[in-house]
Amino acid sequence: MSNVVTRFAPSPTGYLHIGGARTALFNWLFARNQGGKFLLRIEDTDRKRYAPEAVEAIYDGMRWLGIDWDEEPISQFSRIERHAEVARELLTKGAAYKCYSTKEEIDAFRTAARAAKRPPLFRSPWRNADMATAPDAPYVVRLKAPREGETTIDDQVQGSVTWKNETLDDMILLRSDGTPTYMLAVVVDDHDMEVTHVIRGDDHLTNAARQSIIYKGMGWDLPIYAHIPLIHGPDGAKLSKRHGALGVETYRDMGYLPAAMRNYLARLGWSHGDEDFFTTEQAIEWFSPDKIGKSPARFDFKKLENLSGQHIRATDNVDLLQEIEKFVASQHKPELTLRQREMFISGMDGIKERAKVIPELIEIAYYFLGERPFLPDEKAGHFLTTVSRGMLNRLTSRLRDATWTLEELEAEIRAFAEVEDLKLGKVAQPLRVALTGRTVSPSVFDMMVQLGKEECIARLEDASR
RNA sequence: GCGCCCUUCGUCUAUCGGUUAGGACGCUAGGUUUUCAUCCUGGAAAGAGGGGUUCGACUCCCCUAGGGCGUACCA
Repeated sequence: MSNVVTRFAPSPTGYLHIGGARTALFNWLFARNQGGKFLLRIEDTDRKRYAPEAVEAIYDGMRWLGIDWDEEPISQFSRIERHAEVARELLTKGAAYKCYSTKEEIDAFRTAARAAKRPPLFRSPWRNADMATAPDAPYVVRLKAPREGETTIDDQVQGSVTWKNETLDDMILLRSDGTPTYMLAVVVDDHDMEVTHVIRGDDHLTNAARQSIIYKGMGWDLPIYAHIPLIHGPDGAKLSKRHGALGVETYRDMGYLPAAMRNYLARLGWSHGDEDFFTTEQAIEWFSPDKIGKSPARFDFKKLENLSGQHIRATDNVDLLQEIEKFVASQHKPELTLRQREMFISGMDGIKERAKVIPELIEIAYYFLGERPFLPDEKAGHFLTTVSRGMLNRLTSRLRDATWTLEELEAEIRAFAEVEDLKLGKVAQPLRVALTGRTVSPSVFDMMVQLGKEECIARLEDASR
C-alpha cells in the first residue's frame, strides 16, 4: 500500500450533489489507482447549519455510486479541541493574534473601504497592538498573514498560481465563541489525517493560498493540491437546483446505472485519449490528476443517457437483474416474484438493448410483468381490426399444432404470411398487439418462445374476443 | 471594485509548434429489420477577437471581450 491519502470533505448542509459526487469520485479514483487510502470527513463545524439527515444522505449517495471509503468517517466537530490547541500554538508562535474588533467595527471598515474604492480586506487594529490594552471582552483569533511578498501554489491541475500577499487577509481561525472556522479546521484535519493529495473544487483555489500560510505557521508540509473546475448547468451558468445540481439520489430515481454515472462523471473534465465508454476498473487504472482539464464542463443528460444505455447492454444479465431489484427496492415497490426474476433472465437479451435507464427496462418487460388480458392501448387498438382479427384467428388455429421452438415458430408464421399473401410485418404487428397489447415490444418470435405455447394461445384468444 | 481561473464542432473532449484539427453524444441522410431499439455506412458542425514571437501557430506571450470562482465570526 502506498502512502497516498485522499479525502472527500463535504459539509452536511443538504444532499450529495453532482459536483460533490464528482469530486469524491476523482479522489477515490486516484486513491485506488495509487493503492492508497480514501477517507471521508464531515465538515460540520458550523452547528447552525448542521443537519444530521444530510450526513446520511451523503453516505447513501456515495454507497449508491459505489464509492467506498476507508476507515470511519471523521466528524470535524469532534475535533474542535484539537483545532483550538493549534490556534493557541499559532498564538504563542506569534503567527496569529487576538482581535477584539466587533462585528460593527468590521462592517464599518468594509463599507468605508468600498466607498473609498480600497480593497475591503479588513485590517485589524489589533494585529500589532499592545495586549496590555486588551479589553475583557470576547475576541477572535486571526492569522497574522504576511502583507508583503507573494504566495505561490503549485497545483496539479491549475499549474503554478501566484497571489500578492497584500490581497490575502488575516482570516479568522477561532470564532469569538471559541469554535474553529473551516480555514483552520481543514488544515489541521488534513495534516492530522496525513492527507497527501487534496483534490477539490476550484472554488477553493484562493483558500489554498490562505491555508498555506497556516501550514507555514505550524511548520507543516503542504499537501499536493489539485483544484478541479466546477460543473456548470446546461446553459453554462452556475449549477443550481433548477438544472442538474440535483442530489445523486435523483439520478438513482431516474434509473441510471451507477456504473454509467461513474463513467459519465469521470469523463466530465478528465480524459484518457479518446476513450468515452469505459468500466470503473479501467478508470481506476487510467486515472491521473494531470489529465484533468482546467475549463469547466456542462452537464449533458443526453450523453449520460447514451452511456447508461451502453452500460445496460454491456452488463451481464444476472448482474443487470440485481440492478433492477435494487432499483425496485429504492422505489419502495414490491419485490419481484421468483417467476418474474426467471422471466427477466430469459427475456433480458430482448429488453436490454431497448432501454437506456432501468425504468425503461421495466416498461419493456410489461409483456411478462403484466397479467392477462393484455388489452390493447390506444395506439395498439388500431391494429386489431375486423380483418386482422380474422387473420389472427386463422393463425391461432395453425399455432395450436405448432412445435414451440424459435425456428419452427418463425417458419410457421412466415409460411402463414405467404398463404395469406401478406408481408411478414402485416402479420407480426397485429400478433404483437394481441400478445402484449402494445405496438412496441421485443421480437414476437422471441417472446412467444419465452412465454410458452399455452400462454400465447390464451392471449390470442383474449384478443379475438 | 480587486484577486485568481477559464475560452477547440450545439455538448464532452483529443491535440502537448508542422494533422485534410481526431473521437464521442446529439442532429441528419441511408442500410439491416416483424414494431421499437440495437447495429452498420455517410453528412453537416470548432480553434472568441486583435496583436505579437517563429520559417511555421489551436498550441508560446500580450491586450480585448465573454464566462466562472473568491473576496464571511459559511464551508
